[in-house]
Amino acid sequence: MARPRLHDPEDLRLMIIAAARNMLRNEEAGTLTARSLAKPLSIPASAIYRIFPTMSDVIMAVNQETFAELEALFDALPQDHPPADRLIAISAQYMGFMQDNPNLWRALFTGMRRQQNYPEWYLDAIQSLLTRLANILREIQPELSEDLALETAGRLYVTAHGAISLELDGRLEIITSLNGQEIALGAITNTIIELSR
Amino acid sequence: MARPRLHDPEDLRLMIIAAARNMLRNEEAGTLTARSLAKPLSIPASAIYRIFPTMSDVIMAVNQETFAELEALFDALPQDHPPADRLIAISAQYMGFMQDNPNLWRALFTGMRRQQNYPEWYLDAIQSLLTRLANILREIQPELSEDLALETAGRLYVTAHGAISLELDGRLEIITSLNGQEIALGAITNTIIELSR
DNA sequence: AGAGTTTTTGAACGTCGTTCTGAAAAGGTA
DNA sequence: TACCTTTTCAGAACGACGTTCAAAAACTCT
Repeated sequence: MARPRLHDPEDLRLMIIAAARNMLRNEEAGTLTARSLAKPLSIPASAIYRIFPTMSDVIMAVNQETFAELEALFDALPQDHPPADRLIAISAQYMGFMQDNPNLWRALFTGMRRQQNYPEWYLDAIQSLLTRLANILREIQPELSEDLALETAGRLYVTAHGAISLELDGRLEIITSLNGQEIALGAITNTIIELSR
Repeated sequence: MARPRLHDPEDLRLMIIAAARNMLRNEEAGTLTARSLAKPLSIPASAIYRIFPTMSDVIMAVNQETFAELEALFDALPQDHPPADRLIAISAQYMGFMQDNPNLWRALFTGMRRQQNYPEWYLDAIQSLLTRLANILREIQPELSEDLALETAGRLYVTAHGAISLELDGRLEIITSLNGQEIALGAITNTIIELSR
């Protein structure tokens, strides 16, 4: 009836994502191209386009796994510590992951074409992280309203984002002698003190 | 002796920078290419390369003017207000400029190839901004050491950077209901309160 | 064997940054 | 005047990119 498939599309999809993820993990930035991605898989570049509409969608699929990996990292943290310690531990994990995987991090924020809407799982992943932070903040200060806790969590995230963003471009050291981890830790410490007042 | 020049190289250099700056001010991002830059100047794209080694150098020349424009904005602010007000005014100018000129801002941080060192004027421009902030912080709290003032200024900058970075990608609204200005203002307010304690 | 159907692939398209080749335009010399 | 040298210029060309397309390939059914 038809020419047989060399790869099940589902398998091919996973192969492509894994290869892309692997390149972003190890290689220099900018080496992830349709052709360079296809080559080690022994497929032509055009095969990618039977699975993904654009290369941007490949990167978004990688991002989805990155978010999942982050969630797993957070879930693996000990839950029986004081809330302040858990907050610091999450920050350390987040910052550490991004420092260890700069290209995966950059992909999270440059992988998508501007203008087009963020997919739901993308919004959910960020909401999940913020809710996690907010809940811990409310453990520290139970009188804190849910909204204010989320707002405070958002502020912390913004600072951490700025620190990583600058650090990965080698620009943080122009601005301060502190590294990203220290910036984030300082912001958290201040927030905790503020909340406990 | 030789074919006459159509443009003085110095003039051509200024024309190119002005045209590039103009495109980054008005056009969508990603439309600034060697050919699109050359066309309105009625020169071939290759003419750009007699002046600048790479397109990245064109953008860096634009960045130099952007920093100068920022300095001018800060200098134009009233100097006879209380330090806290001046700090807030500088923040508002900075954030406002970046919101009004997203592409110029992005160029500041993506215009240069990674790995290669930042030129001196780039480091100086950032140092100048930080020193300005640190001086105001020491007006608010004269007992603050110079180093700690610079560190605090750096923290403020990191937060502002994170807010703009997220906002220009339409990602800040995912994280918080606050806009960039509000985030920066909140960080400044907290710092002032902290210093005045 | 031939037709029909689906899958696959390498070539092709348009764009990018950048480089290169050779034309253009002057002055000096015969 | 004609030719040579030197400098400046413009457009073609190169390799790489994301993406699309046309046609080959490999199967089943008649």
